[in-house]
Amino acid sequence: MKVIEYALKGEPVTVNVVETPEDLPAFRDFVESNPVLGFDTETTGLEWWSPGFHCRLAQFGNATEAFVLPVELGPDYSDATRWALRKAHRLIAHNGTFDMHVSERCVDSPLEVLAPRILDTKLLAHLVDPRAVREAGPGLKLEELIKFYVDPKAAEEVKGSIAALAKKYKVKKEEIWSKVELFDPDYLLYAGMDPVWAYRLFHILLPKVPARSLKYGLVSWEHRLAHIMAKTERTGYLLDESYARARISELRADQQKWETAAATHGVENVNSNQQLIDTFTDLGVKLKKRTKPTPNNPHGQFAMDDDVLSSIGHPLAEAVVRAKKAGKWRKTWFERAIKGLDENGRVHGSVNSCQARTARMTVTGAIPALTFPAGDGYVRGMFLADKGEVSVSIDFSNMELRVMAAASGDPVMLEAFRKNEDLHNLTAIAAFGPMPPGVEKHPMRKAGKGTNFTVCFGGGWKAVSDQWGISPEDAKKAVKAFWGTYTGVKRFADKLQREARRTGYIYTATGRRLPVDRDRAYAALNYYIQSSARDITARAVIELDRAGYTPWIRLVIHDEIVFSFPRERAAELTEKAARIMEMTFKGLLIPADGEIGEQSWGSVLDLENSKH
DNA sequence: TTCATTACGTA
DNA sequence: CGTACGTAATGAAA
Repeated sequence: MKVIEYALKGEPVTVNVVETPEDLPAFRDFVESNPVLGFDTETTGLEWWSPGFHCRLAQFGNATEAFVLPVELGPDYSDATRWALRKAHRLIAHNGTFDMHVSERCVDSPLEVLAPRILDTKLLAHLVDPRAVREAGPGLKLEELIKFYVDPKAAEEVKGSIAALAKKYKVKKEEIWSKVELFDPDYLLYAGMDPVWAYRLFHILLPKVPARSLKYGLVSWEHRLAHIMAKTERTGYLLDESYARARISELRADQQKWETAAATHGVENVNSNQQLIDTFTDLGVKLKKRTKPTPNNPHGQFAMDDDVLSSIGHPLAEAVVRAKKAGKWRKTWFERAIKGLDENGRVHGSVNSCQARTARMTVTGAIPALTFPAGDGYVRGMFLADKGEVSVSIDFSNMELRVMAAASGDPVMLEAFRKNEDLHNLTAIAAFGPMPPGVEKHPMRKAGKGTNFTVCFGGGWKAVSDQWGISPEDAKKAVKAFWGTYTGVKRFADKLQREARRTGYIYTATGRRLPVDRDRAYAALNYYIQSSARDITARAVIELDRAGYTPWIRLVIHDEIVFSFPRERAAELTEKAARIMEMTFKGLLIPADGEIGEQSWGSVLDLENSKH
C-alpha cells in the first residue's frame, strides 16, 4: 500500500493507494466501518459508450481518508469495487450519473443497483444555488464548488494539478486521462482527493438546502429523475447512419458551392466577420447595426448576422449565409452524431437533468437535441425508433402560458383556457378592438401572440416590437392592454418582483428556491414560469417511469417527450402516455397531445397536419 | 492552449 | 430593461 498525505486547510488527509491484492483487506475494513462514502472513478475519457472506454481507478473516501483502487489492473480490483458499491449504504458522488455508467460498464454493477445509493452533490448544489459562475454564483462543477464552499486555494491546486499533469505528459488536458501513468503520484493524489471533496461538500451543502425544498421532497425527487435520465442516456437513440452520411455529402457540396461564390467576391473565409465588414464597406454598403458594447469595445463593432446579411441584398451576402449554414449544420448535427456512434449503431446524448438556473434539463454531446432545427424533419430524420417501432412525440400544449394563468389565478386568462378560446386573439381584441365579423383570426393576432409570449419572458413593448415586427405604437398598445386585461397576472408578477427585491429569491410551486438578481427583478415572473413548467415535465417523466415507459423514452425536450413505441401498440401507448403526462396545475389542466410518425423522428415533423 | 466575442439553433 | 441553454468559429491573449 502506498500512502500519500495531503494537508487540507492544515488538516491531514490520507490517500491509500492499493497496489497489490494483499492491500485489499485494509480497503474492505475501511468500507465496512464507513457506511457513507464518497465515491468517484477515473476513466479513459467521458464517452462511456465508446468501444475503447475503460475505468482506470475507483476511489472511495470520507472527510480525512481515501482508498484508490487500480481497476485497470484486473478483476481483483473491479471485484473489490463491485463489492464496495453494494456494501456501502450511501455513496456520495459529484455528478453520480457518470459514475453509474462507469460502474455498470466497467465493474458489472448495474445502474439500478447503484442509483438508489447515490447522493449527488451536483443535485444538492443546484438546490442550494443554481447559478453558474458567470452569473456570480457558485457554479455546479466540483472544482467551482470546492472554490466557493470549501477552500479557494485547494480548488486552485486541483485545477493546477491537471494542467501540470498535461504539461508533464505533453498532451492536451482532455487527453491526459488516457495517457497518464496509472501510478503517477500526482494523478493518484488528484484521484484520491475527489471522493474526499465530494464527502465534505455533501456535508456542507445539505444544511444549506432550503427548508421548503426539503419539505417538498425535492432532494429525493431530483435523484429519482437523474436516475431515469441516466437510463435514457444508456438506451441512446438508433441512428440512420446512411441518412446522416447522405446529408453530410449534400451539405459539404452545398458549402463548397457557396464558398466558391463568396470567393469570386474576394471573401476567402466566410466565417470571418472582419473580412466581411471590410469587403462590404469596399462595395459601398453602409453598415449600421452594431454589436453590444463590451468593456474592451465600448461602441461595439458592425454586426454581421443573418438580419444584416439578408437586408444587404447582394449575391455575396446570400453566398455567405448559405455557406456558413451548410458548414455549421453538417458539423453540429450530422458529424457529431456519427462521431458518437457506439458498436450497436446507437448514439448517446449526455443529459444534465437539473442544469439551468430554472432547473431546466439540457442535452449535450452527440445529441444536442435542444437546438435541432424545428421547421421540418431534416435533422431529426437521422434518429430512428427501434426496429418494428415508430417515433412518437407527445408535447404539452401552451404549457408556459397555462402555468402563468394558473399560478396567477387570473380569471380572464383562466376562463380563456377553460373554454378553449384563442388567447392570442383575446389579447389582440383587448388591444385593438373586437374581431371583424366573419373572420377566425383577429387581424392583429400576431401582435397578441407576440405580447403574450414576450410578457411571459419578462419583456416590454420594445421587445414585442423588435422581435415580432410590430410597430412601436401597436406594441405599446398591446402590452398596455395585456396588463390592463390580465390584472391577476399583473398582481402576481408584482408580488414576485417584491419578493425578489426584498429577499433575493423567489420560491416556485414545487418549493424550489431561485435566486433573482435584484437589478433584474423583472425576470422573476419568467423564472417562476419556466421552472414550474420544467417541474411539470419532470413529474411527467417520473410518472412515466412508474408506469414502465422508460425503455421507450428517447428524449425529453422542455415540453416534449420523444418515444419509440412498438408499431402495433403505438396508438394505445401514445394515448396512455399522454394521459400519464397530463396534470392539473393549481386547478388548470395542462393537456398533452401525441403525434405518431413512421420510424424516423423526422417523420413526425413531416406529418401533413403536424403542429410543428 | 485558453479566453472573450459573435453568431445561431431551440423551448 | 425578453428568459433559459449548447456549439462552432475567429482572433487575441497567455
